Amino acid sequence: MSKINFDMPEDKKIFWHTSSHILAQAVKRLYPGVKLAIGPAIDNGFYYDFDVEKPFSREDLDAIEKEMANIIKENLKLKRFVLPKDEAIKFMRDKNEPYKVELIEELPEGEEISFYEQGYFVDLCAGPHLDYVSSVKAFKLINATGAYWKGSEKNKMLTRIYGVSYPNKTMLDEYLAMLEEAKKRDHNKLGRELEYFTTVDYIGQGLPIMMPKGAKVSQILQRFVEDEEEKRGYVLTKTPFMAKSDLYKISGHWDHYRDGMFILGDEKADERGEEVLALRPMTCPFQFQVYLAKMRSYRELPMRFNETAYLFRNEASGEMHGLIRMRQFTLSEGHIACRDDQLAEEFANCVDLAKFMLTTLGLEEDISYRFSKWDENNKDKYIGSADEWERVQDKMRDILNDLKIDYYEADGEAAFYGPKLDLQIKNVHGKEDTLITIQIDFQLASRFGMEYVDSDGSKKNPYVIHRSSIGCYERTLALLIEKYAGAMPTWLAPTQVKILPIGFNQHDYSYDISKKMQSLGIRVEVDDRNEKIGYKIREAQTEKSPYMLIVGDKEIQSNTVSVRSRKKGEMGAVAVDGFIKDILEEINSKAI
RNA sequence: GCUGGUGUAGCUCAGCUGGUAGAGCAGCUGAUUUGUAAUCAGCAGGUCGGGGGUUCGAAUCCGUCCACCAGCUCCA
Repeated sequence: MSKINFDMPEDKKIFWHTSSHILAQAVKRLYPGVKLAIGPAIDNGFYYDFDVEKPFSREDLDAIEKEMANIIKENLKLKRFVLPKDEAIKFMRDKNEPYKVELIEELPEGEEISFYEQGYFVDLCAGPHLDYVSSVKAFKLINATGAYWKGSEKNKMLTRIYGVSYPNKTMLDEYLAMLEEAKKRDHNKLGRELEYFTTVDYIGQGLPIMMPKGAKVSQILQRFVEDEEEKRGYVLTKTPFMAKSDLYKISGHWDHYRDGMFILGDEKADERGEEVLALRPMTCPFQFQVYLAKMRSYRELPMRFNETAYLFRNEASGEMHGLIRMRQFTLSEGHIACRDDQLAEEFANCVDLAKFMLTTLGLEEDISYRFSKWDENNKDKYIGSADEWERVQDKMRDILNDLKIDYYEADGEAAFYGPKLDLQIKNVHGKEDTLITIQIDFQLASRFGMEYVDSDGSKKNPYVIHRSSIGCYERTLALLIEKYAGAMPTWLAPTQVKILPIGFNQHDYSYDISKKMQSLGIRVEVDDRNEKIGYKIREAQTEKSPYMLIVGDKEIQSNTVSVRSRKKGEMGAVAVDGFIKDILEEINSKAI
């Protein structure tokens, strides 16, 4: 592998994987007692996990970088050799590498185990690799963090070093500059700077305060979602934020989700048979009560319920993150009860609604589709039998295939009551989260006794689709801030037009225009401070207003405004009425 | 929850081995009325994340709690 084409993902992987070997070799040279775990290439670089007494500091990383540079200068050749399994185990045992021994022991019997050698350093590895370490011309160790052995919190925490490398320094510098740019778009920084939200240490983790701009965008989205859902045959519900433990026992949450719930008062009271209330982590069991309020006929189905739901989940302390993970959040939540023969169409409708939302927001190209299945090796986490799970998963796969959705399958990602289609999105740092989810539930209807009388007079349980149309408003807002670097599309912008009078002779006229616009539903602000016009423009640009209107005497005389558009640049003198007409059109069309 | 890092004015940051807290921007007041990326002057603003401890004396040293960041685990 001597020629590397960095545009090819496979080649890039080989390059980074070799880099991880260089990293491991450097660490072993400087810290011989360190035990090696694993060191793969990832989407944007590589890492290596080490078992080390004291985690690496930034200074340690700097020293390791120096040693890596030495190794590269030595221009070592990577040589592959193989051993039978028992010899491979002995080989690594002699080298005192227990993690490698464990990895080899898990490989199938009779297989030859491959190793790669560079100088005096040997690592268990399937390869392939670069021929020479000297191909790695530029690299950087990003940081050192903790990571559990084999990704299980039951195992020991190792120290992971992340790094990137490139065939030349220019590419590395470009990548590092891109990381810096990404940081500037980070909603958790930009969202605070632009006053979308804030947090307060004595309010607590995962409980952000939505400031006027964040609350406004949230409200626009909510109105948009609720209106669209109404057009698509949903009916609205409004259900309590809390319920007795009795409800959660029926739904299964008490057994399967209790750690994630806020239980009010003394949890032990439940064991004594006394009443205990808990905040809702989901709306399902509440919304089901609407269905259960009377006997249902097959003719009533499908029933589509939606609700803008405030939910409370007691996330572990290290898991909160800006507007992405919170302890209280707002979900566009809904449940559809339908018959077996309606399932495919209703599911398709949910996908269509989600796609419509994403397209309107301009996020559809950033989405990947994950078919989240149960984990058959971990049955305790789920309710229902293996047969039922397989049957419903097959059904869902058929639906996804019919819809020609380009999805990938993931084991162990299902809800405890059924499989999901998760619409995944990556944030500005490349970290993936679920934005929207559509789930088929074949368990809770029978648990709650939801039935309908079919045409033949028999009673049946409906399927329930749990779905979101735009996801969690806060999370969606976070991704919008990152997508647009704070410069929201006009229809979503908290301030759509900023009016900048050049002096106070123009204040009256500016306020005349702003009142007119305001009365038509345009979000407008007048900057009437006694500052130079250039200064006001700079401020308005910092705030990322879509439109700026500069008002001077010329404009008053000609009944125009000088318009500067974020998208179109300088637009010159424009008639006020014409501008209002155009911006209303832009808002109504939800142009991105 | 776990590993590591961070916490000084609204923001960005100085503050060396413990000895009376500082700058720029933002804010306020006054002057300026301005034509496309920073007008001038003045004023005010801080329990140095919280509460402990060590010390004659703590932003600085030590533990503890809280919050924020990166990652792991978990998840919408």
